Amino acid sequence: MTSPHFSTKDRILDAAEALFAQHGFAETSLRQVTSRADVNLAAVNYHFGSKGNLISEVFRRRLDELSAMRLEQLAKVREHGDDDLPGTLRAFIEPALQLSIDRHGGAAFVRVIARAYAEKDERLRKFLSDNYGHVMREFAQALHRALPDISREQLYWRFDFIAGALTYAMADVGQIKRPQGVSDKEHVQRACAELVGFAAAGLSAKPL
Amino acid sequence: MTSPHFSTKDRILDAAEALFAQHGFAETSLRQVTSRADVNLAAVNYHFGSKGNLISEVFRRRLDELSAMRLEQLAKVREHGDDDLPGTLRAFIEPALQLSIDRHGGAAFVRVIARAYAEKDERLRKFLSDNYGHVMREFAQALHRALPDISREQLYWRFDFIAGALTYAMADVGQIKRPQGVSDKEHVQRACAELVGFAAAGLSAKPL
DNA sequence: AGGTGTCTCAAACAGTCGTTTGAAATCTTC
DNA sequence: GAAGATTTCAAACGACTGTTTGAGACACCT
Repeated sequence: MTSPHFSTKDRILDAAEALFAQHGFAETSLRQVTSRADVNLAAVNYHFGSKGNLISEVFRRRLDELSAMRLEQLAKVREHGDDDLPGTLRAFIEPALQLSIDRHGGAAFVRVIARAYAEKDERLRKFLSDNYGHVMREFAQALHRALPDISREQLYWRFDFIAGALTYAMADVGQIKRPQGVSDKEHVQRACAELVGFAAAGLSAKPL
Repeated sequence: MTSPHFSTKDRILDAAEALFAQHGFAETSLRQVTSRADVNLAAVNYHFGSKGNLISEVFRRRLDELSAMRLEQLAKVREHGDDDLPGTLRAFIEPALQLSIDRHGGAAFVRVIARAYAEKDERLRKFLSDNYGHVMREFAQALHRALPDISREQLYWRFDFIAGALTYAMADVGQIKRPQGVSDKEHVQRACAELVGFAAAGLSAKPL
């Protein structure tokens, strides 16, 4: 099922990612994972210690790269000033959607993220908040600088709305809504452009 | 745990709703449900046939009411013409958020919905699509009438973004983000107003 | 009272789960 | 090539899962 010249650890991660995306965390058994990875059952506990650790590692492997891409793109935007709202939003949105067409099954991981946001599992939330909360804060600050007239409270609401919309879009990209005759790349670019436009307009709405 | 003067069936539904919201579907065992409902384990299969059916019934009990409220409010808005965009959006958003502070643990159900949207379980998706898809189509049409300049394709994207943002907002309302000293009612009204304003601005964005 | 459905109950069923074990196999290093 | 560490393997562990069973309790009707 998975290329055999990768290490056991990587094969497990790949298989787990794909299955978590398709069926969820609790619904995916280690036996499914090891069978798909063509690996012995005990290998999971040998290499990762527990199923929970395996889940965390599936996240870490991709999120480190995603966070780096987001922050890098944000830094590039901010070289040209603080007020490029669409650019700031694109730095947040584009890498996430890009991931869904990247090499090595990023598409699966995108759906894993969408799932994780919804599962209010406390341990998982804590893991994400501890490890990647600073990225969110970075973007919240950048948005605040680009939109100084919006109150902090209102900005949090709207940033939350955008995160929700992005989660939905990520879950759809790479899975459901793509029409026939549209390439992955085009579809992601379309989704990105739509969401950036939508989010920029929503963020710029006059306060009530 | 649950008022004993309700029927066994209702006590099971209440307990299941609360536990599904807190832990998810797969992570909640029937033994947890029946223990919380103070009911014999076999009662679930006697009254509902299977765990899957129980899940469906948890949805049906609330979604029937939610759909009715949404359509009723939409009809009322459309009496005054086709172009009340904030009114149309409020008809979609307000009942969902209202549910979260209603009597009888609607708050729990709101989180159940948020979960269900993320879990891409095929049977659940089909159940929701079969039973409540017409409500979504109704609103898509109403939005199209209020915004005749937006292409149908673009409208679908943006409606999807709004659904995602609403799901996030629903998951937060009744759980996390409410500041101290703010009543349930005020918090829901605030969330509703924020999301309606955000969505209306996003929907009205000029095409690229 | 007797009979008829409806409902509840403790117990068991067969199956799956994550995890552990200890021995084999494989790779490293001297 | 022997010694030692690392990795794989089949098998089993105890715990938990959804579901079924058959007997008992209860309410209602004639």
